[in-house]
Amino acid sequence: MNRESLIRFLQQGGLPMQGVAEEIAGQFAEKEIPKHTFFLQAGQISDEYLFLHEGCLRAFAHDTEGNEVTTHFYQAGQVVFEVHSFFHRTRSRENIQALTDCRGWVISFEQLNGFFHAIPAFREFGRSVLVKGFSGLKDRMLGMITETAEERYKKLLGQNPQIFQHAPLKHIASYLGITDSSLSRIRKEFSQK
Amino acid sequence: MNRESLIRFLQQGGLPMQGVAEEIAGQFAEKEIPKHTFFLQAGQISDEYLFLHEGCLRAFAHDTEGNEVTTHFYQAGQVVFEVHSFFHRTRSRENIQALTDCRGWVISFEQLNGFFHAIPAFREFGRSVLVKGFSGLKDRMLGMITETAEERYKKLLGQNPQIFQHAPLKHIASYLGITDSSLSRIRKEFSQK
DNA sequence: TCCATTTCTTGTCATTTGGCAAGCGCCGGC
DNA sequence: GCCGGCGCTTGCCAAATGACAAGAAATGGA
Repeated sequence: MNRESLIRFLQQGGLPMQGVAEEIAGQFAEKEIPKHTFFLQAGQISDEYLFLHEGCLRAFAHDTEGNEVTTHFYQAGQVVFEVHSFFHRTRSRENIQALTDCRGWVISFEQLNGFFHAIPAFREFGRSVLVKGFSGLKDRMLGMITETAEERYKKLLGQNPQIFQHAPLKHIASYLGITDSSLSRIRKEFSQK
Repeated sequence: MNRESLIRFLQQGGLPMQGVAEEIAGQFAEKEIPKHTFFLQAGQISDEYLFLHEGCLRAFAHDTEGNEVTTHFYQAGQVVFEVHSFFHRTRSRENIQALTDCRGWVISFEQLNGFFHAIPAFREFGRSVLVKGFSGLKDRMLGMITETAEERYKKLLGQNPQIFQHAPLKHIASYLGITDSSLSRIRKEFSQK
């Protein structure tokens, strides 16, 4: 597996020098996550900062009645970890599970933190990842408030069509904040147009 | 205005030494925001990292039809800024407006970034602020999906009763993701129990 | 104080969404 | 090949919420 994608990702996030990006990329360990296995289970501490080279994953939590609620979909080119658990060393309430066979590279909290403190440009990178995740969620929340379920569905379909190839519709439904029945009806109306 | 609250906040966020916290706190400038005035307007770059000593503010954006949507309420003891605009130096799409007369201390991005790079413990503090904000929003999103409007209302009333003393109900309604009419009806049913 | 504006409530009705259950089709294990 | 479970759809009805408009109450400015 060629680390080009990881190096490019580090550079886009703000790492200026080719050499530094390559050096850091070299510290990541290869990781494979077979389809259906868990990258993170609720109760564990998220300690792997994963750059996903290939595949996709789903994060989910449980509501008070025990139903699964999909909180995020991860795709190739993104970083995968549970923010609170990873940085505050607390037990995760979320699970992260592979929807397909996944491959990528991981680094531990300790290693990552070491690089943050040692390399200023890498701090900017790490912060940028956090900030992008945060504001992505802000956008999603705004959509949840201002858009109809159908609009949210169309947007997801337009922006992340790959998800629909791998995740069952009930996962997508709970991510959109609706039931699988409602999603089915929305899809029906949508296809008739 | 006494900086005790700011110093204590910096320490709780991870700054170990009293002296360092005091030194950093000393670099903040006093700031007053009269009721109804804007701390940040859409189109500007958020460049003040505000520790709010007293008062409360509301952040809001506009949906595609031009309606205001409240995205956050800020209260004393919290930090106020728009994440993406502040760290990525982009124009803010959100407005932040004082609901009451506010007082606190501010520091610019450049100053803050300088301290981040100079003081390791302060980096941990800054990251902790980001992580808490992020996971607070994750919780809110989970509630938006799994809870009814009435449950979200009760929770907000229980956890942030101060908001109800200062924000008009329509602001609270859009924060909860419902119309002001629906909120009014929910309050009616709730008061009859 | 008076007026204009904003806030909040309420009524009516339409729309969206959910809960529940049944049924179909597909896939994997035996 | 058969069976069982899962994923998806659909029908029926109830509940939640929205849209719109009217009116009462509170607020703020001149």
